[in-house]
Amino acid sequence: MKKQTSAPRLSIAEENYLKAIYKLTEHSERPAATTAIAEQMQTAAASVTDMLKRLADKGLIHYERYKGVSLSDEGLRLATHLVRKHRLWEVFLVDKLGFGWDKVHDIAEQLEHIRSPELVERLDEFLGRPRFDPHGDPIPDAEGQFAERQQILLCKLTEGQQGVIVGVAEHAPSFLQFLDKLSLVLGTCLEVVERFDFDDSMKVRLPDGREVLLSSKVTHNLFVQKQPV
Amino acid sequence: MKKQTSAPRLSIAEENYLKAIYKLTEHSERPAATTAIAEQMQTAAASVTDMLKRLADKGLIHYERYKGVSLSDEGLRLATHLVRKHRLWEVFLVDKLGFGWDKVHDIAEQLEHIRSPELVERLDEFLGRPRFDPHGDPIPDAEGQFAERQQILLCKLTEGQQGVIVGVAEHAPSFLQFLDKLSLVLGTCLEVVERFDFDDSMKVRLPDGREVLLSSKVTHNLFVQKQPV
DNA sequence: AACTATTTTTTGGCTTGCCTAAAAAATAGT
DNA sequence: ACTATTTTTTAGGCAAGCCAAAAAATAGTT
Ligand SMILES: [Mn+2]
Ligand SMILES: [Mn+2]
Ligand SMILES: [Mn+2]
Ligand SMILES: [Mn+2]
Repeated sequence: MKKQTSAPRLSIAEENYLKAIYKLTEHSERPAATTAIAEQMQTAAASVTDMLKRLADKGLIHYERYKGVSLSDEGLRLATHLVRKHRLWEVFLVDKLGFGWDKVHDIAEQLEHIRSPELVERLDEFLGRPRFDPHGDPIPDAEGQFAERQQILLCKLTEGQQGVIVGVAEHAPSFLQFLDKLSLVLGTCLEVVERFDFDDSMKVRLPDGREVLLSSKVTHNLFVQKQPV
Repeated sequence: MKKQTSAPRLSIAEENYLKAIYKLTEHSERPAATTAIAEQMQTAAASVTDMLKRLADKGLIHYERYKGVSLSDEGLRLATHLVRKHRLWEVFLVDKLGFGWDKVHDIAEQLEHIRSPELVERLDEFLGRPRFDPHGDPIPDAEGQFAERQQILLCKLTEGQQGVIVGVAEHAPSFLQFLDKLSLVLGTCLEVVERFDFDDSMKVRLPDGREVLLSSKVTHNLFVQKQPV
């Protein structure tokens, strides 16, 4: 029941489940819970159990009743490729078509399911083999390898330290639009003027001299690269 | 049963049926036959009847049992939009990603189903608002209007007349690859040296001076623009 | 008009993917 | 150790799409 004769292409639904499981297990050792997947996919838990059985039969996940689920090697490979396609398309939409970084996610959710190895390769080349997407997330290469980068959350910087914004941990359009309003776009250099530990907020100075107060929510969702002062 | 409260998005399957019906009725007055649609879609006739009932319920086609089917105004609008997207993506694949014109159809078949009005508009602009796709087929504008062009089949040219290749009636990759081999690409100017009416073949002279014999099958599937001599 | 061949629809059934409601299992609290 | 709560699975059902086989309609022929 586990071995596959050949590799039947996955449906869009199956691909979306794989990506959901990937996201949930990406930064943790523990398997993904049915409820968490249901939440991520906006479906009923019963639908998730249904699908988990199918994915397990296809050898894409490790699944034991009541024990949660994790990706198999093959499942991880497929999920990584989906992430690659998603992020490459996001680069295309922003760099080539001029979309705002807050507008591209839903379209990339569709484009990531386009099936054509040659298309991905040519797109990658057309875009100049980008290593990070418009949100600063790394784009795995054709072998599934992610670029490494020295980055920390803004909230980890101490007073006087400088950092360059290289990514966002939160992708909600409202958050991205808020950052746009403050000109806190990728590549922006900022210096921590003062930290207010009682509520985790901080005042930072921007390149134009402006000083702004950033809430805890903001400082915990901005990735920066520490700059030597 | 005909009036729609709102416009529920179509499934990919429904879109493909609409496009098949569009293709079959595009150049004829008569409605499309169930068998013809089944042939076009590579499905069983029973599946077609199933879908026709659904499309009729949604007001996208005019359907009467045993009488064939044609697109409603709304169906035509949607089908035209699909054609627009398909051809724009083909331009993207050839012009921007460097695909051969014989490789793009299947990928465009997938891309045409991506749903985002803004994407289509931006893509159109990015491509320079092309009016014809890589096969010489006209790309309808946002209002569904096709560009008109003075074009005839190569087989209609008489001896001594010159024409510029502007399109192909047949899209089979094998035909396109054959044309590539002979350098009969869009924009190529050719002169009819001699016609052989007994088998409808003709000898033509190419810009490089080469003279080639073209079979009936070829001359009936190449669109040219007649050139003043 | 009657018969035949072809086309189309109907019927019944399959898979995928989703749902709700209910049962069962795991977990947390006392 | 027992109970209450949460999590997960099971059961039963539904819509979309697909199919093969049977039945009905149409078209062609004599
Ligand atoms: Mn995204
Ligand atoms: Mn992203
Ligand atoms: Mn095409
Ligand atoms: Mn084309």
